[in-house]
Amino acid sequence: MSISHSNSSSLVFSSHNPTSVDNSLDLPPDLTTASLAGHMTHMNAGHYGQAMGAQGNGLPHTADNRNGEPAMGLAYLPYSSCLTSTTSERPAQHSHIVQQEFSQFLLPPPPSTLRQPGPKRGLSKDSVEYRLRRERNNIAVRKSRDKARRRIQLTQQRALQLQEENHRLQLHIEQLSHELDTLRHYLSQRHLQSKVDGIGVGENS
Amino acid sequence: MSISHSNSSSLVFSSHNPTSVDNSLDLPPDLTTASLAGHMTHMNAGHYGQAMGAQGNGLPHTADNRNGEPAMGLAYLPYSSCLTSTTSERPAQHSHIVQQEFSQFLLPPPPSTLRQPGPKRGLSKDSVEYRLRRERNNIAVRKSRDKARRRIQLTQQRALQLQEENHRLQLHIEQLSHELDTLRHYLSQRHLQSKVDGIGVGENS
DNA sequence: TGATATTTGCGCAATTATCTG
DNA sequence: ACAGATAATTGCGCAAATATC
Repeated sequence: MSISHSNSSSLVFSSHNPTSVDNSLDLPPDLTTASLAGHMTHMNAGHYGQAMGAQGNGLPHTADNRNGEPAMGLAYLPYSSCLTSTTSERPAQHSHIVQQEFSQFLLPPPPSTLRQPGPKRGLSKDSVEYRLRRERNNIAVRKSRDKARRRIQLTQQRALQLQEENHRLQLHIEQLSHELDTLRHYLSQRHLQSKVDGIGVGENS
Repeated sequence: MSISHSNSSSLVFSSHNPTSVDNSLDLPPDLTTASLAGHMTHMNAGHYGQAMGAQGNGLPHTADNRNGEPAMGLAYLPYSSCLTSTTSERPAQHSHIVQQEFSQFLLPPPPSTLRQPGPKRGLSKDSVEYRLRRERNNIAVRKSRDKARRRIQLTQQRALQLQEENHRLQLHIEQLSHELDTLRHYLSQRHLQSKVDGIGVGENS
């Protein structure tokens, strides 16, 4: 594995350009409960149980059966463990693997339609351009994950606060209910009393 | 470059052994709000702004200033982009990088205390043993992440439910308060009335 | 004690969302 | 309005740290 990714040591890319330091802190778009249903359009390496029916094509074939319920114990079977050797440039880590995988059984690997070992098809792995892109993305990823962490933490805190608030409100309700009971009881007693004491004492009814 | 990580094509590792299919669904250990404070003992590549003060030693030096507030715009500066070339086996992806990095400024790299390029110090990268471990870990990682996703979703749902419940309780409180006000008003009126009507009618004060 | 499982941060690549000219 | 560029998200695998057994 090894990630090439060879140092490019201390090439700091000090430029970086904060790119509109939003940093948000914007409250989560979650709360909609639908946040899980979205985001699964990767196709990336959507072969989970390494068996995975047909569809050797390049369909996006969303939903990599990883979301939702993982079938409660049947999932999490190994599924990678067969990767192309990719001695040249390593075209893509996940995609195409499916093709490769089934080409063993179905197709003779289409010799040249894709995968040109030369510095074509995007960026050469060690170009400065590539490293710049990677570095920027790495920064963005860290930022995004921090944001997600903060969001999760906020949600948890909110849940805790709501729970406490809930408790307080319930106590309040109990207290009010008790007061009401007392007053009502008192009134009913007075009502009886007034009846016992006789009629007109100005008790309007 | 190039993944090495060579396929080990179709070596399915069908064993896998579900290892006590817990799958949990256990409610989160979160809710403790402290979940963020923990987990930062990596030392991994804890140099974020690629500048990062002294401490070139091997201290765990927890807290990679990524948690908490990212300083609102100063963080997320590139910080990797200086990795060891690791032409041999690549001993570790992140750790030791710190050492490398500061060895440039502080220490001559201790020549042999660690990092034996030979097939020592752990497993060779293409051993079956290694692949087995990796595969198991990959499965575990997917499982763990699914669990985390479910947990987050549950927390969000819980927050929503609590909010609704909260609203209901507040309405209830308003209603009870109103009833109490009415009754009290009624009683005070009666009190005045009884005073106007004459003296004691048994109004115990 | 060591082996295994779980959790975590990281970088990569693909996808999606936003800008920008 | 549209295409290219850039940022933001997401799933993945890796390795290290930690938790469990």
